[in-house]
Amino acid sequence: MSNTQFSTKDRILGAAEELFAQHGFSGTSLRQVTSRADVNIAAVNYHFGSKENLVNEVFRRRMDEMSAQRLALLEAAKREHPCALEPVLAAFVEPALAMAQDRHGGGAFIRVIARAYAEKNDNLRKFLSDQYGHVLRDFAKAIAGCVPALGKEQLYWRLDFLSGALTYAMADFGLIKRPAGLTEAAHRERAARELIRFASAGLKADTKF
Amino acid sequence: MSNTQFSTKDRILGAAEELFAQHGFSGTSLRQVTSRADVNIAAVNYHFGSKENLVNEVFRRRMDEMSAQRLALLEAAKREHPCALEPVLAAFVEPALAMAQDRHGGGAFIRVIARAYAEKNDNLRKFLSDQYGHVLRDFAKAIAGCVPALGKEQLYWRLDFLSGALTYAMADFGLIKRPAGLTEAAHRERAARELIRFASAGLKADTKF
DNA sequence: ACTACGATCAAACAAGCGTTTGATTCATCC
DNA sequence: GGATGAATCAAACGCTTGTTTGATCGTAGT
Repeated sequence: MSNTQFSTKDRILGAAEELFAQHGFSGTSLRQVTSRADVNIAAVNYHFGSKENLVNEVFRRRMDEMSAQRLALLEAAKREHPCALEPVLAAFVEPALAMAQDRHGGGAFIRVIARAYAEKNDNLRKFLSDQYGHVLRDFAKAIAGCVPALGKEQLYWRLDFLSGALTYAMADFGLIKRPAGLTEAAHRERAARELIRFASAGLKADTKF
Repeated sequence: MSNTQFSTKDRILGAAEELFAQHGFSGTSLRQVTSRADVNIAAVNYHFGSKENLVNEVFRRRMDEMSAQRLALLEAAKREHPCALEPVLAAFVEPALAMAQDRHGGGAFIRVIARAYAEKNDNLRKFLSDQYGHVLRDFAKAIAGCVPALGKEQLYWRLDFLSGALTYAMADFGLIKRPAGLTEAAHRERAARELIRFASAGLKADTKF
């Protein structure tokens, strides 16, 4: 029996993603995962080899798509609005937003990303840096083109601040609780608009002290 | 024998703080903690009752001092530079910075804070909100006074972005790696200056869309 | 019909977990 | 100097962890 619409592998990835978002990587046991996925405990090691590799695959499934979207939007922004900062920021922020709104558990993934930063899991960080570091570098270049006064070091600092604000806000960590009258989609969209405005001003701030 | 300069309790708190920063709460075992603290495994439950309560106490030890510093600097800023935004932001950022520089492991604590947000541990979040929520509210009021055009909702969004950027940057999560020629203190100070500048511009950004 | 093979299963593995126990040490007070 | 009680200790508690095993199922190929 079992769900024929999604493969065992996919159900494990989905269950893992949700649980990792809720309880973190080390806070989630494989038995919780396999129980939610309605799958035998041995299936994880059969399909993924180890828990650690399962974590990587949870990332790969979403990040590949998100990175591709980001880079596509970045190219479009550079082509259609050369030297405009906000479209570049939108290209960075909106795929994360879209992912968060996506049914099929994308919302959980945003929180998983936030966890990844906190975990300081060297193995995972190396994996992410190896696989997706070029995306960040492309954005850094594009932003540097829009704000020429920004030195390299200052640019990196401000990109860090943007990343922190994005993860933090998208993961619902802060003060902001979604008003009852607002759909989650509208709430996320509001967040993206506010963040782009905030970050745009921050990136353009004076560079001299 | 054992270290007479610090009590068993203090050594447990210090070891726990460092390990929580490195491996997270559920990723750190009490045996790791007691082994690093050079203390018997039973000491944790004797002095703190449970692992969960140990987590709370790790926070209380630092947060009480940091909150007091923040509020004192905030009062001074309001008194000496009324309606100036950057001193208010400095009052928020610099105690975190000072804590991070402090020998006696304060640097680890900043990373522990970042973890706390990611963990979404409801018990811990309630503890933090109950104990230290008023500090954030005071800063919200002060910032609102400096940037009157900001609506309440926008203010909260931007405060969330600030908190995210602060935690993220202070915890060394991002791209920025400290240059070898710079002391850690100088590096942190640079971070604080950059962040204040970035956030100040972001908070003052246009409020209309 | 038989084989071959990937997928799934219950069961067990050793290791590690948070916590508890009961004895022991050691300074303090009468 | 004997009693008191907090602090520390080795050892064990029952339970969960990630992983492995070997049997079994179901489907494809010949």
